[in-house]
Amino acid sequence: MTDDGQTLDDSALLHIAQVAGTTPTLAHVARLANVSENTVSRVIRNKGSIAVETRQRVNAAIEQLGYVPNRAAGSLASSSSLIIGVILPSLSNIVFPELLRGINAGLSGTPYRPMIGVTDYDLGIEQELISSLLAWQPAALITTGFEHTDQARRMLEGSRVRVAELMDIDNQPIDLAVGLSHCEAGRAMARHLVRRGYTNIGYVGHDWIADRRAYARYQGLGEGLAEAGLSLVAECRTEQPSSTLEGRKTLARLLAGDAEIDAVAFSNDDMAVGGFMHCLAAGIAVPDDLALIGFNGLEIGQALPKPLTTVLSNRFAIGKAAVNVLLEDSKRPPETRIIDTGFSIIEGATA
Amino acid sequence: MTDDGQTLDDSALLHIAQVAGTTPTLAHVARLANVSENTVSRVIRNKGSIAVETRQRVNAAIEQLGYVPNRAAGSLASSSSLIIGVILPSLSNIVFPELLRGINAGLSGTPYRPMIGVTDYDLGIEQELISSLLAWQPAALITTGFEHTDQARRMLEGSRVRVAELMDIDNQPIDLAVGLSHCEAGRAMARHLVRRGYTNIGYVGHDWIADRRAYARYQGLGEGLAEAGLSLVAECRTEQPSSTLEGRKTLARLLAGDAEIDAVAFSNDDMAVGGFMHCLAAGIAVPDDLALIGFNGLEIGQALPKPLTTVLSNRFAIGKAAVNVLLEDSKRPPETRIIDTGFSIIEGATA
DNA sequence: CTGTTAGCGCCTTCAT
DNA sequence: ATGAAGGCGCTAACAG
Repeated sequence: MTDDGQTLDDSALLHIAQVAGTTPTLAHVARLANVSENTVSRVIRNKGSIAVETRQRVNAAIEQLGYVPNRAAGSLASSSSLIIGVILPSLSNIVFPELLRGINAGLSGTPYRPMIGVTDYDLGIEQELISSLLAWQPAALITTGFEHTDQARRMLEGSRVRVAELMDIDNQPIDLAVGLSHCEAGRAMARHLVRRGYTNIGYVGHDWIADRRAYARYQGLGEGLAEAGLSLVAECRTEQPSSTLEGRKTLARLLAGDAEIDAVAFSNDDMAVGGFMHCLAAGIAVPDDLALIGFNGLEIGQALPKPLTTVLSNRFAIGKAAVNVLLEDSKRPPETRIIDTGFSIIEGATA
Repeated sequence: MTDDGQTLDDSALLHIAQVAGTTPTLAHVARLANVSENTVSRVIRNKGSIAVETRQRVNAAIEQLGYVPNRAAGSLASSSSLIIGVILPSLSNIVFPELLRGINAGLSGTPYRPMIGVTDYDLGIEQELISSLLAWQPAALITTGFEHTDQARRMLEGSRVRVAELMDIDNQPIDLAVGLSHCEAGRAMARHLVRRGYTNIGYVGHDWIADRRAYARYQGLGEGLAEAGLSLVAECRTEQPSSTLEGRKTLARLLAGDAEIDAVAFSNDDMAVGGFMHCLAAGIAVPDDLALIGFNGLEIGQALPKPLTTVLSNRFAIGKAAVNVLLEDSKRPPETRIIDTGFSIIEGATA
């Protein structure tokens, strides 16, 4: 392709690379900037000290070629990738997208990208996802809760990647836990109702088997009531995942019983909003005939004709805090760490 | 480490690998199974024909070692990864997690994993994300809408990865579009209201600049009304993203005007549910005093005391269909393809 | 501050 | 049906 038929020189190679649509590599940048590949690599990763002039030349070359580093090559060479594995139980429940939003916010502006997996609350699937994500040698793995299969736990402990277990802090984490005490949150719900003078308290819940945190809150609720010498006068649970529709139906079932009830604690806001809808449809005055309290502090609860009384669990903050801590140190520190993002009662108008 | 001090043999190496916690590689599997690495690779990828007996031996070795392929190495060698890049405008609006849920469902059972990015409706950020995701040489890139910066479009067209543009089908895609005609959906909303006998129709909307599809529906709505010789008698829009709270406030603003209104079309269900809340709080009878129609078919709309009349946009199906098509063929086909997942009116009780 | 030398673990191509 | 050789693009030592 050269005019004189001699061996291709560098600029010719470059030219060909561009014309052929071959993605430029470090080597191309290095040639253009007249430095070694290594130096280009250092500039890109901001490692070691580089002469200002050199850095400029390299950056100019990168710009000119539109060079984008090949992440697979980088990962292979360094045996660690810019991937953050994120394992969520579900995407149907809005709290997990919000957690993901926090994670994503913590990652924005960094070269790290989240790679996700969804377990559908199945620990066996979680285990497979852990294995499949570890195959990418991620910088960190984020999951929820402390329940894992034995093998999953071994994989997590054995790998050198950082591990964050989110949402809950009522147990000892492998590496890092970020969340709130659901047991305490349940107690706080009980105390709030007691403080407001309610004594005949019922419970409406969803699937505990999948959602251990909902169960922890239920237990805390019982303990909080016990502090005041009270206990639940009635309870009703669906086997389904939480949803507005299930909340509506399940409250109806609870009220169909013969217990005298003046307040209901719900397993979460989805269920509570559904409960509110039932009250609207059935002509039950809230909170005069029946008080309602939820958990999570979802936006929809605050948009009801009467804002829902609930407990704010800061999902976004949990995700973001986790990422911030994980990125602080790429190696797992000698001691585990627990970050309590807390909760707060939202004093709505329904309890 | 050997008893007799001789050179380490294969099984000793294997032993060391396991004890040292060194992750086993293809080479380890190959030695154990007494075949070449190549053969192991073929077995794993199910490529070429392999003697049954060999395959068994290899699989046994894989099992025994707990071998997990290094994805970075695979990606580098094949210059293509098992990553599906997914770029979403937002995670706050439930429709995008639902889209992601569909994508994830389509990916489950395959070795592909989604790597995500969120643009916040910013085309500049989308461009950066495209570049950053292409650096992983993904098998495909999924994004929403047809609006991209020129450079983003060039990157997408130039790369050989498959590209899906979701949600909308009112334009020509780069490779594949999956979604519905939002213009048609708007028309359908208008026709529904007209059929129901409403003639004084108002509109409540949110940020069109970010949400082009909402604008398309608005236009379709106008066209649908025009077919019946009608036009909007009033409209009110927030500059904010859609939300229940904004829907509530914006309907209040619309009704504060002096137009006679008997039905309101909302830009989506979030806004419509908020509108419903306003009606509840303000004592407006729905649909007798005021009819409401939304768009999306969210669960929350169906849990209202009166189920919301709305248009179902099947986000889950869109995501899943897109993945199915993308995985059918790893190379971009010569012609572009458009898949219409359609929509349907949900005949609720509010219009 | 910069360059040289070896791989990282796998897949592709070509043999056989 | 299987093996051998080479290289993907980058980073990690080590020099200097």
